[in-house]
Amino acid sequence: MKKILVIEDEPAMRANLSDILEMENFQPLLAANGREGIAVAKQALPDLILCDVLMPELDGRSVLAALRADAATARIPFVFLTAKGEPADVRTGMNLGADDYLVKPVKVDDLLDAIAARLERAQQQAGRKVDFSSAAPLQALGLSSREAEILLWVAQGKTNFETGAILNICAGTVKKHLENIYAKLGVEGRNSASLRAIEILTSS
Amino acid sequence: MKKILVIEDEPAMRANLSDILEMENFQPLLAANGREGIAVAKQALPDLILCDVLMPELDGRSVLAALRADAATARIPFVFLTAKGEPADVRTGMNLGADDYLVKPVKVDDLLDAIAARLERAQQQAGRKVDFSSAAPLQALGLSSREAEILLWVAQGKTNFETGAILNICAGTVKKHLENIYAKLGVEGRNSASLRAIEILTSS
DNA sequence: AATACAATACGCCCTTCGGCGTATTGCCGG
DNA sequence: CCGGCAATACGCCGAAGGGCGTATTGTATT
Repeated sequence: MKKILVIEDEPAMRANLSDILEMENFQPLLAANGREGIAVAKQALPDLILCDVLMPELDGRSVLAALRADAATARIPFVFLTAKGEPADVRTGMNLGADDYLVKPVKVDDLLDAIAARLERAQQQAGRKVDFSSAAPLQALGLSSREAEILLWVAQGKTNFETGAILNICAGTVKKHLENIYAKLGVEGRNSASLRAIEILTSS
Repeated sequence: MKKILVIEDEPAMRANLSDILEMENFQPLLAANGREGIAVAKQALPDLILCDVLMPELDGRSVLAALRADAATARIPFVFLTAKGEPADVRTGMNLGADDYLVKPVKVDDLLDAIAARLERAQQQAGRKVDFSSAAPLQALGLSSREAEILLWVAQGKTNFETGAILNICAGTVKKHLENIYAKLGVEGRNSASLRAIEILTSS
């Protein structure tokens, strides 16, 4: 069951949202202000966060900034809630890195659709694989294009000999390049180098 | 340099956006309709897509759906552009999985801020790391708990000896377990086994 | 023209890995 | 009580990896 954190200072609004979420088979987590919200988010790692902009203690923007600063919570979809009439905060909110922005009074359908869309989008972002289709990204590590190619294959578990066969060079040359690669990456051995490569290639 | 694909049928608007992007040191890619846009997106894999909603050939919603359906383009930040006055498509667009929605006439600053925010958010989503904190997920591969522990360390580039030191067993025993692990995973060598482990540990 | 660097290749030597065999201990279920 | 299995340990041997040195070629930069 998806956990959804609601950070909202008005008790009535909070209870209302909680009810709606529960009815849709979400597990609502509640926080009455920003500081509390951050604490709950870091501890419970919800699947999505609904957060009011105007709050005592810590406003929504600060909450967003705090959560984005922590790697554990940075990827959680974050949706702002705001009362109509406030200046065009929609753009401000989105520019801070929010994922959606709902204006109160929120229609129930709009709320649920927005939640569904954001959860689905997060799902897309999640199921990621390593992309071994191009060596180019590895050059960001300071490698020459040839070195990047070699690391690309080594990271896939190829031996020096196999890599040499693929690139039409001899195994010793692959080894020589690897020496340079290890030096440039500041690592020891192909395993560590592969880990670095995979980190880069996992962005795809 | 970040590539930004502009899918927009009005030539003047397109040229205008292109100029703005170029001025900000982005590399603009241009498409005059939806079908063209999809083709360019799949071929060039831009870092972000700006797409008008109303277009001949294929409207923005169809473009978004098509790109989201393809794994190669599904994660690219997608921003809708729409002329003011059209029904509240903002919500419709966002609910389809768009990442932002700008209403024309767009202020240059709003455009650039939105682009910056979406690129940064994509960056956050990208830099995903492998979670080596628990061996439990590896048991899903059919490994015993001890084998999972061993693979956990080997996947981090530890040698048999180092792994043995960590687990207080001798290197030979680690090797023996690895033989069983390789057999169970149907792989040859620690590199391939590590790849399998990382795949599992990355989904977390 | 001189210099620098990437890419290629070869050799020596030691360490680590991987496959195979063997063996002991302890626990769980029939 | 006994068979099966996980976990532990040791040894042998060939293959692969890694450190270090050397050398040639081509291209690009000065």
